[in-house]
Amino acid sequence: MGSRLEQICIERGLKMTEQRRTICRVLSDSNDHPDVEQVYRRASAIDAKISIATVYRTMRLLEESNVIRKHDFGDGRARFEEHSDDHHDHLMDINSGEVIEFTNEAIEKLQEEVAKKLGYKLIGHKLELYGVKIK
Amino acid sequence: MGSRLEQICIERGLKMTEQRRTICRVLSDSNDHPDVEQVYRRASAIDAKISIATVYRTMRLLEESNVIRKHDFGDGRARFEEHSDDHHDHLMDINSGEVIEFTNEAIEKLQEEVAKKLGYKLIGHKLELYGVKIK
DNA sequence: TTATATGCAAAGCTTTTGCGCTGGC
DNA sequence: GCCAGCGCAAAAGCTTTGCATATAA
Repeated sequence: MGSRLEQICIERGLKMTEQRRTICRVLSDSNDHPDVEQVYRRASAIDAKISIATVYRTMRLLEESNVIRKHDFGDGRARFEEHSDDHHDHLMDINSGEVIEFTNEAIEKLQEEVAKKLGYKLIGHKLELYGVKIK
Repeated sequence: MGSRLEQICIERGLKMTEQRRTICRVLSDSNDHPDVEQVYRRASAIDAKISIATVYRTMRLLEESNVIRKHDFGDGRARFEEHSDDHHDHLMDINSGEVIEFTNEAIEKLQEEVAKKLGYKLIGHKLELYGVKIK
């Protein structure tokens, strides 16, 4: 049967192909934040015939459909994760590179206030914290 | 006489060439967050012979020397500003690409609280807002 | 003088796209 | 059957780099 993400795609009314099903399965099975190359490699292990152009096109489709979320961690390529209902930001351990997800409603509210005060409607934001573990 | 940024470069012990002086002057005169292409065009107006490769190389040098700061606002190219002591974050107009600087103490405080709650000491952060102008 | 910087053009990397063919629905 | 999706390869956009020449210290 289909993966969790495949179900979401169907709910969103997306046309499902074998390649899209493969990519959804790969993403459902991933617990990290893979880039396109990694998704492509993992998908190739299931379907050796898949094209990287299809991976790019599908990642874009899934992102536009809010099935996945795209991140730019500054290393030159996009990285992705499943789109969860709760919005979360990231805290990076600058020693280990580990990424921790967190949510904070108060910060979100303040961001909107800041934007409004400057005459803008907030469309999106990027918040990354960098820290070291307290022993 | 030299530009403000040129003085800083000299203090940092950087070898100064005519091209680097030109780029420093351009950056000193810029109040926005230009990308390499813009710096190149502005520099070309002063020295038509300058190469974009030199601009790229110089921007990297200046960034590594903490003379300027590099930003990635997610539009695929790097943008730069003078490295100032006061910390500020950015709001980007997703229609015009214009970047507005702001500071917000309350958000900074909350970020520290979040990090602490997760067992981390906050070392740095990156906050970017994306919005559209309210008419 | 001599190492370093520059200019030019080529190449690298990620991502997108044109086009003819395949395959969902 | 038809239109959307796919694979392939070419190209686009930003950035880096190899090499011969020019220049700062």
